[in-house]
Amino acid sequence: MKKLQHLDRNSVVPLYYQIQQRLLEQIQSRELAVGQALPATQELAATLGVSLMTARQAIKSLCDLGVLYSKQGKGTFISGMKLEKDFRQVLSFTEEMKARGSRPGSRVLSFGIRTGSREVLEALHLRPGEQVIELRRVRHANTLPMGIECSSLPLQLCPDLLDTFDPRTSLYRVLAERYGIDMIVADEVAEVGLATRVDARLLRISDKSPVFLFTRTSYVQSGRPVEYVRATYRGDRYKIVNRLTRLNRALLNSSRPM
Amino acid sequence: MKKLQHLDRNSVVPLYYQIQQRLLEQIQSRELAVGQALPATQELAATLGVSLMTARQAIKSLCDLGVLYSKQGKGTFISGMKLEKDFRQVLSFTEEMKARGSRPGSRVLSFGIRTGSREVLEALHLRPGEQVIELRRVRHANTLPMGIECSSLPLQLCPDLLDTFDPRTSLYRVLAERYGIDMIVADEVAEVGLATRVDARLLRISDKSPVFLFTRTSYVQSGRPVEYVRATYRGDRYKIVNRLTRLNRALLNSSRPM
DNA sequence: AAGTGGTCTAGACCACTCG
DNA sequence: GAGTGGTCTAGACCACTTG
Repeated sequence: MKKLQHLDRNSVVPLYYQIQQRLLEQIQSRELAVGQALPATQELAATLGVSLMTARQAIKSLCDLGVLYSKQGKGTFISGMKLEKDFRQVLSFTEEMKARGSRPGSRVLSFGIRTGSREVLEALHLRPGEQVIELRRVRHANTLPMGIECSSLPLQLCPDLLDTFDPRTSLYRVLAERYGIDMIVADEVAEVGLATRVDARLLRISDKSPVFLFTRTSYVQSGRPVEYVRATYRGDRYKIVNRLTRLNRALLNSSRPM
Repeated sequence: MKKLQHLDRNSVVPLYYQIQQRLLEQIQSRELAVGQALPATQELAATLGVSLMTARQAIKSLCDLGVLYSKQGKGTFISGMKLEKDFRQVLSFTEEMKARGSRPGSRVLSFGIRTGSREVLEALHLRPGEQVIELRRVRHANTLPMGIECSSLPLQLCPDLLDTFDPRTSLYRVLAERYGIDMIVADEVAEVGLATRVDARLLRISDKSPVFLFTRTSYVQSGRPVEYVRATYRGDRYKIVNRLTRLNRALLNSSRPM
């Protein structure tokens, strides 16, 4: 049995968030088992000394995460869904490799300003002739080449990036810290192909090896695109791990909440 | 200007959902433009004649969808994020092909009961020796072969599926309608490879063409795995379209809501 | 009928942003 | 200081499930 700590009502941390975290701890420590029913929302609220709505808010957020699920009239239950952190997200290469337990590295091929190609301009919603900052790198994991990436960013977005950014460090960190640019969503297209001679040499694989071909556009919260990436990744050392969900019901036709 | 319909307080449709749908329509019809600020929550609530919490609930749900975003002290704004329906979700092949505008079809290679391999049993959380229903199909889009899929389901979950299911129809629909099984989340691993001779013949591609190799495990709400799929898809006619998000902050370390 | 989650109210106070 | 979103309350009523 665990002694319940009281909630801190003077904290800047919202009550519902404290409750959410406490439940999460209890679930992750197996104190609450998979399939088990949570106390009724009213009981939980009474125990914690908070309002019903506040307790519901905490539960709702965990339902959205897939940790819990509620059935009207029955109760709220612990889901057996794994909540791993290694599903594909908007991550910098640096973050992704660390999450996979590898040591990231890069070799810069080129870094400069150029006029965007039609493909790049379209993806970034720029006008014809506008300039972009282009950064081409070979990405390494534990000193082995993993892929080739070519990032393009609107020049107007970060006009002095060329001076302030050391291209061997994390681009995403500089964008976030210096320019306040947080990419929170990205659209990615993955295709398969065969390595070209140039790519094969850079990746140290044999000619015509199967590779992943990525195009990725990243957006900030307002929906404005801020980065367009074309990448080629080794097929023998890279895989895509995805969590797919059934959503979007809100959008079309006559669906209603359950 | 559009005449605002009143909310229907006698409807079984929740008020917040009516509000959400109305906002969504106004956004999709460009009546509310990208970047524009929504009326203040209080104003919106007053206009609609609902409580503040109710209006907030509608706005919150649209923020979660990425349609809106709120900044404390500033306002709530229309995001330019596209809300397309063709991002990768938990979809049956049938649904996916229709969403892509193709006519789906299948050719059944085999359909029967067998003892699960170690790989299948592990994915489905079954005990050694347990039996599964296995369905192998060639998937077509507009009569052209797209991929080969091998689905395995726990026999205990749908013991009479072999009798009740016509393997040329939609597996997902039968599972949902007859057994109440709704797969709402799936974990998928995608790799690249070269087509084997057998697969190449079935897919009508040349030997050693690059292909996608998928393994996918689908789960119901409780977190119980109910389907394991191994699939090989043509690299020249298939691509993965993904929307990645930056989430999971709730899980680790000291993060807090913004 | 009792117990559950889902929706809703009419307020309150706080934190943040901007002029 | 005025306006905004974020949190919270103490109730109410409803819909659904189970015995």
